[in-house]
Amino acid sequence: MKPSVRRMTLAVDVVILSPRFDALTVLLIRAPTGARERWSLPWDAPQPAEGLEEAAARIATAALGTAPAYFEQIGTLCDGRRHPGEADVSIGIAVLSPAGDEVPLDDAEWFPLAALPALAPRHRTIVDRAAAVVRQRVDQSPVAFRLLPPMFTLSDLQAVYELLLGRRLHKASFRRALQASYLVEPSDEWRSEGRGRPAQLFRFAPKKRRGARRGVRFDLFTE
Amino acid sequence: MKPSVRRMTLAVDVVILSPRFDALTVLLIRAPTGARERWSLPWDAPQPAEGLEEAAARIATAALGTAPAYFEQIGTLCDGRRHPGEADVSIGIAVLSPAGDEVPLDDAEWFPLAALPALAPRHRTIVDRAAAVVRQRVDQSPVAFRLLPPMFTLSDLQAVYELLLGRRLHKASFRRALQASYLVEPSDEWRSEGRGRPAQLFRFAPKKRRGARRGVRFDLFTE
DNA sequence: TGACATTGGTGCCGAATTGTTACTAATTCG
DNA sequence: CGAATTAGTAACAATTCGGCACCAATGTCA
Repeated sequence: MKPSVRRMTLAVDVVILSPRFDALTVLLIRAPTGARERWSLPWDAPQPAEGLEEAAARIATAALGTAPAYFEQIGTLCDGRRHPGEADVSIGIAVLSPAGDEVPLDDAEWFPLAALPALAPRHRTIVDRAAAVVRQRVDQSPVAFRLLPPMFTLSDLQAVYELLLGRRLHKASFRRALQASYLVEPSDEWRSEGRGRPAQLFRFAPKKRRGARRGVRFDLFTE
Repeated sequence: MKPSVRRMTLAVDVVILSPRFDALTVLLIRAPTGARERWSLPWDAPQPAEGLEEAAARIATAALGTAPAYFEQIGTLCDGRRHPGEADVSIGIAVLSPAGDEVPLDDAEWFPLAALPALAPRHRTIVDRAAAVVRQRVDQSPVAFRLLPPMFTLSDLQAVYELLLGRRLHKASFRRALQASYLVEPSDEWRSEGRGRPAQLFRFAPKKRRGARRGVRFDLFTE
């Protein structure tokens, strides 16, 4: 039996994540009146001859006002769950947006992951998977740096890690590990945040790969 | 501007991986005469009301002869590369098949990753991504155990890890880490492999999660 | 002006983990 | 029997880790 392709309706659903209000938040857009839920993820169908990342960039830019810098596929869904546009298949893409004070567009709003409004079931699944995927990649990929502006303090960086990991970290251990990794380089600028000693600003600047071959880790399994 | 779905042709492309001949191998099927390449990944369009994992299971079973036990999505492609069925969008799914001596079906053959025949460009990309994803997940997920039969020796397990990681491991360190993880339980069976001391057989039996909270790791970044 | 609260940053020590070497154990082959 | 081969472990040195204590630089406020 020869395989053959089949026409199905397709949507790209984008989960824009950003650390705001001391929480990991996702950008939702107000749904058109008449929709079953008042909010939804930004989404659209890919245009002809448009790659998935291009589509995600276009959709994210429309919701965010600025072009995002980092994408990650978080899985494709084709289950029975309802999609706002009744798409057969949803391609979920996470976009990491640096913390900042840009206000989102009129129809968009940041919601902490722990306080989401009602969403179409498939969108709810996609948000959950996005958070899980990003959290899982924390120590395999510099996702935390994509959630920060180009210049940041080490306390900022540690705060993002604590958000993603959901637990407190020890300052000295965190910095020692970071130091050993050669991932950041200090700038000669300092930021005074009101009270307390000013903090030095760093930038993400991964140096040459250090052949850090560690042993096998059985203790990081998540399933 | 209200988003809307769009009809596109869709294919599920399955990368069946198994350790054979001391290498990581992938199962390819003979392409119908007239195709531009002689081999291709097993693929088909998802049937109506069929989930992606169901489709992958159906496709893998048709090529493998037996139902596989473990799936992992490895990404969705929608670039310009050519697909054997000219699908607009390809959903890549990896299937891990335990080492064993089943012979594949008539039209299928195992190829080491390092010695693949010519494939349609998109299939080539999918195979590469599957290998990369599986290798990346090695120490976050028990993928190695899915490449082994239910009962295995610790040397078998170490050999799979060495295949996936592409480097030799130290026996004592490997076993110590495994011991500490409570992932395997010994059976009372032993296997004699010809020469040398017989090895005890173990089975994958993850115990209760031990709250092993390790520090942040900056040294596992792969990008 | 000077104590104090607050935040940034580092030194150090004991405990745990890791890489490695070397050893013992059980089997086949000759 | 002894050599070869594979399985499994003990033990040690070096490194890493978590935690604590401490110092540094700034704003606040009496």
